[in-house]
Amino acid sequence: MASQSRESVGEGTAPTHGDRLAVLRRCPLFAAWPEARLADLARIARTADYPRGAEIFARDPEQRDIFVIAAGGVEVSRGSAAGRKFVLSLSGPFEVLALVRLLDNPPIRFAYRAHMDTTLVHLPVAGLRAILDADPILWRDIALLMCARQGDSLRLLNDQQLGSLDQRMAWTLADLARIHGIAGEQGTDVGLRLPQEQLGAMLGVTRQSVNKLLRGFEEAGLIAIDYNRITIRDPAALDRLAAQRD
Amino acid sequence: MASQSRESVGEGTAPTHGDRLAVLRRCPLFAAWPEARLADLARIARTADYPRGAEIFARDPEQRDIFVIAAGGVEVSRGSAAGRKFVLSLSGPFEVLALVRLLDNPPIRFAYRAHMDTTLVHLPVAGLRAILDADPILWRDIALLMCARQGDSLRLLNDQQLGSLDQRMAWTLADLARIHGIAGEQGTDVGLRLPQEQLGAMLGVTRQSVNKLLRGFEEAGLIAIDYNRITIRDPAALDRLAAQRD
DNA sequence: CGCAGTCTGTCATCGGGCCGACAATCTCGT
DNA sequence: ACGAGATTGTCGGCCCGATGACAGACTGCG
Repeated sequence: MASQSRESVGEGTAPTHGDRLAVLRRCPLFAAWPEARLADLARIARTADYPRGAEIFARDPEQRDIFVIAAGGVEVSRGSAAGRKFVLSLSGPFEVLALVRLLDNPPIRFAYRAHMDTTLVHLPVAGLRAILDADPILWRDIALLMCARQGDSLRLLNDQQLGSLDQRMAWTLADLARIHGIAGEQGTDVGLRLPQEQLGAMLGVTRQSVNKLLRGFEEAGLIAIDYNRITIRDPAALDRLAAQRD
Repeated sequence: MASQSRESVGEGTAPTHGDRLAVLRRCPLFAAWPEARLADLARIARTADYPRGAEIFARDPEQRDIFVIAAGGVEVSRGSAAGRKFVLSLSGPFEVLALVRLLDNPPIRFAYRAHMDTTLVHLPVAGLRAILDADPILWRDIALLMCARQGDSLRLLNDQQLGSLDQRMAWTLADLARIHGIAGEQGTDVGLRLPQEQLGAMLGVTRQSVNKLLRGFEEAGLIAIDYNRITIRDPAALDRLAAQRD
């Protein structure tokens, strides 16, 4: 039930229509939607809980689902036969995931996995499309969001090609802190206890390289490391490093 | 005027409304749009010719343009201060480019350059948005196209991370042949005379690596190389190699 | 509280791809 | 047709990051 999370739904009881509505209302994507449409969405929505590590599937295997994170976090990744893994992103509350499934046959299929105990609101694609078609101006918000996502992907692609490892690391840390971070006394805690292995899977390098890199950052005073926990000590310097993407 | 291209517009005379309409009609994106909307589009559209190598800017610097390739080809790339370049794609006729500019502030700005003599149909963003808002179901096509593009980007990202260099090369060649290729006696000509340097910029490796790789492919009988010109001799084997992604 | 399993820290070795260099070849404009 | 500029073919040295290995530290479950 993800009850240790800052944002929890249902508080131990079965989630209600109102709970789902409350979650949807907080999504940037639906911010400008009229109440009636949000109610329609909540009507087709279904909530589901996932324990940490569980893989996320459509609730009904016959149809595709789009889903919204109500609480917790989701890892979007793709495995390889060679046992390697590429982590595309670690998403947090109120993000809408798997929008590419609006297409009948998406060109590539990523795996979604609960990165901690997580509650999701599932929206069946068929129902969502019906709502959109009934009030088609809403498609605009989808289109613009997809433009923004595309921009993000292109930036990532660009960084992978042109950026140095340091820069990508700096950028990734700043990004994680922005999504999951918790500001504290000594700086911003990145907020996730992620294994260096996982950081490596985001950057496309091995655990060992991540280790050396992080220690370098620590020595330079950019971050503090406490076993699994990374705290950003000098956000300005980190941003400066990341911004040298040329 | 791109008159040597297979698809040319205006045939040496100033392009007319009808010419622009003919181009738009052939874009997959606009395939299902009603005639009246296409006419609206053609009305706000402006045609421009670019000689090979020219950089593409908005016709009116005050506003952003989306554009459609009427004839020729466009390189989408991003340079780095270090003098390196990342080529995202080489697009061909009837592709719609720069859709990200529908956003007010796109997160990253790519450069567009005529890869050969090229004719473009420019669509000012403001006008396009007005047309879309007037008949909002059209936003759906934009949204779905952006989903598809996003899927393409994600696949590229995935390949960069998990694929070997051979695989990426095979995939890139097959892709280029699909867009620009010309079937011939001995196989499919990739259709572009692209320097190995440029191939390198798409794969994220140096010219020298591309060279060695291509010779390897040639020795294996996958392709034939005639200076600048690559012909695919064994498309099945190439696809097989590319499909071993992961 | 203790143990199993996970995660970190670190090293030596290895290899793929980068860098710099240079000659040979091809293309295109004049 | 010819010459300048672009492109290819190729080599040796070098460096970053991958690999495999192992000890130590931490966590969480029973």
